[in-house]
Amino acid sequence: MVQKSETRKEEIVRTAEMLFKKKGYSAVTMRDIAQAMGIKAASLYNHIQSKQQILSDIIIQIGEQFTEGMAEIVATEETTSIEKLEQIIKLHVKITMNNPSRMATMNNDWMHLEKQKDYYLSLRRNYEDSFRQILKQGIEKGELKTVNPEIILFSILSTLRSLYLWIPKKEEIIKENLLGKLSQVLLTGVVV
Amino acid sequence: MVQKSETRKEEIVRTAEMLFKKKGYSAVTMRDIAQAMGIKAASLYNHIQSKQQILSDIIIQIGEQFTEGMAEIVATEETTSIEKLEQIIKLHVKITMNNPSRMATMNNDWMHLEKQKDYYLSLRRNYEDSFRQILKQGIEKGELKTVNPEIILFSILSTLRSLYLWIPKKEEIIKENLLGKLSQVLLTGVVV
DNA sequence: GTCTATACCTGGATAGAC
DNA sequence: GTCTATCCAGGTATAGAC
Repeated sequence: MVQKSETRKEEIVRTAEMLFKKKGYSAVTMRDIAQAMGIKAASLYNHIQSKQQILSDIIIQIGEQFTEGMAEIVATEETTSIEKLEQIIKLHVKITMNNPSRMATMNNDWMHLEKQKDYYLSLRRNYEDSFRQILKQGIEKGELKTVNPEIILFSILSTLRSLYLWIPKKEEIIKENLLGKLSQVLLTGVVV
Repeated sequence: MVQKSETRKEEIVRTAEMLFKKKGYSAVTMRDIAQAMGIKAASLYNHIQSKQQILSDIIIQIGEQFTEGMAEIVATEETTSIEKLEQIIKLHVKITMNNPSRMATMNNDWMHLEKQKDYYLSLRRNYEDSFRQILKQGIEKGELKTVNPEIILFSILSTLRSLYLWIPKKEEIIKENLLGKLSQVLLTGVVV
């Protein structure tokens, strides 16, 4: 399979997302992006339509990856709710390792979406609803503790959504089975 | 005890932090803050020196609350590491319930601090180091599982730092013992 | 595909009247 | 304490030459 080389547009988006991660969408200027690429701001507009389009491309692409991943997890038959939770953790670790800057941008700058904000929010709502369903089934089947599912959802999802802050800094841990350890801590706790 | 009425400066900071929570520091203008108070932007400058000073006031005040709280927890004698972790969770819940918007601003906009950024980062580093020490002692004493403390730190702190997103929306849960349930989920997990 | 030049707007902040 | 008026820096984006 031939590795298609990066287009100029992809390079712009990749540069932008690194800057967005560091300072946030609103604090990054088109001049910043251009300077980081060694060109002038006006030149960017030969490849992209607007700053807003860069943001939208980043967020929607990641959002749809989560939607697809969750659909597969939900569709898997004959798995316990615990196995499904492990699959969710795996999905977050995988996507975050491949796109830490995009994850940061999605988490922190979705509110600056204009035309695509409602679409993004619908993706997120559906994702969380699927997550809730898995938790409720786990509690019903006696696989999970009888705790308010909102608290479990909040707790696990907060940790998974923050992975982007942490994965780039902890290379050693990642090599030695991050996935297994994180699943252990999130699912079975830390107390002996 | 007489309740001191809110000064104009406090009103500005309170208004600003609500807007910062919603859109982030960089996307909020002095005109936005003024409009929310029913005055003109120029009038703000009779009470504050700059937009940056508002940000700095918000973040440093919360940062120092955490520093003081952690110092008390560390100084408490004859408590297990698990009790110390419960105290940390309690500290976060308490501060977040009292200042959800300030928590959002501290978490999301600290990188826009100018002169005070290094000071804030030192507060945060010391806080995390104290947290690590508690985890290490817990593992040594056999109270906590032998898991890499960085993973535990990351997991618990991610959840606690996201509380501001969630506490204002879940009033019912808070009334029925949020603290106990959150401690249970974070410390002993969700699997039966 | 990138440049210079520029239009147009909005940002933070100040001066001075009331 | 708030206003109007204003300064000036810097923002997104376009036009047109190379």
